[in-house]
Amino acid sequence: MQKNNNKNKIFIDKLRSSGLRPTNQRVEITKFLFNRKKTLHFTVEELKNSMNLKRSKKISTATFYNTVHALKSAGYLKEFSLENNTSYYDTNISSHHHFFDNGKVIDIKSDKITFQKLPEAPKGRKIKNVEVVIRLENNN
Amino acid sequence: MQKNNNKNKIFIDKLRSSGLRPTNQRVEITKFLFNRKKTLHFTVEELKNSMNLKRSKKISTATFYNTVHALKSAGYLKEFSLENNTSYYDTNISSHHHFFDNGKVIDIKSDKITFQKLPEAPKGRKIKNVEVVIRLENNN
DNA sequence: CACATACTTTAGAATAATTATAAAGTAGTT
DNA sequence: AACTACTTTATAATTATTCTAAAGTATGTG
Ligand SMILES: [Mn+2]
Ligand SMILES: [Mn+2]
Ligand SMILES: [Zn+2]
Ligand SMILES: [Zn+2]
Repeated sequence: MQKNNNKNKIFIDKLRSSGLRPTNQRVEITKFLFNRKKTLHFTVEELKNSMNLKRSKKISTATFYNTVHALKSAGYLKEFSLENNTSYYDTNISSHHHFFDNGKVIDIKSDKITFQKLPEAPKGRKIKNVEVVIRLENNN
Repeated sequence: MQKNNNKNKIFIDKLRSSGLRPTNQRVEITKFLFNRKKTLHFTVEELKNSMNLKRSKKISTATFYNTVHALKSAGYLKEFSLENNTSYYDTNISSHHHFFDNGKVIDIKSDKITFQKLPEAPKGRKIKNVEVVIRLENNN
């Protein structure tokens, strides 16, 4: 049924390994998210709006949420938060850092920041990861 | 009218300098937040529930939100986010770092972390602050 | 102290992000 | 082609938050 030729194999594989059948809607969402050079930082509403704007037949809200959640659970997306009450997702799943610049989010590669001193984990715990947010403001 | 003797002066002052009249509800909220040794990290819902649980006459939701927002605008509270979609507030307004331990938030004093290498701000911007989150997990 | 007035409290409605429901449609299998 | 489990979707429900407007109160003035 799917006209999903081998050029979509990489996206189909992401979906299958997330436990999802590669339906047209899901392949398009996955392609939109991962078929790009630069990291994408997005909310589900933003994703829905930017994809549906160009479409005559809209993909439903629930499908966007379901697909994003499954990709996140499978480890293909990372969730983070700004200081408003919406979830953001990051297509860069490696441990890395961010500039927060008036609502804009910019990646900082992990090796651009190194530590001289770091505290130890409390007893019974260990460090999972260390992530830095550098908040920016206008110059003068 | 207020039975607010001088033992509440410090809280009344915080409210006044936040542009708020020191009503009984506001003084109690402010006292609850700042009359303690250790930093408090909280959501408005948590604050409301823990204060109202012990009260016969409940303080309304809107009053909690208004008071917290005013204290935040005046710089007496800092806002931050976890990976769910609610705003958290921090009574520690200094620039500092955190452990995130399964939903629990623990302060790390600023001087416990120092950097060896940090990126520069993009052109036209400058660094407002640098904050680190150390995510923890169970030991083995 | 007595009033006036601007500010406050509150219940309840409204909004925004997200999750749940269940009926109609489709993918993968045989 | 037919079966069945999984999906899509419209719509309802939920949660956190903000708004509204009516009733109540803090504070300055006489
Ligand atoms: Mn929410
Ligand atoms: Mn919200
Ligand atoms: Zn990123
Ligand atoms: Zn803190």
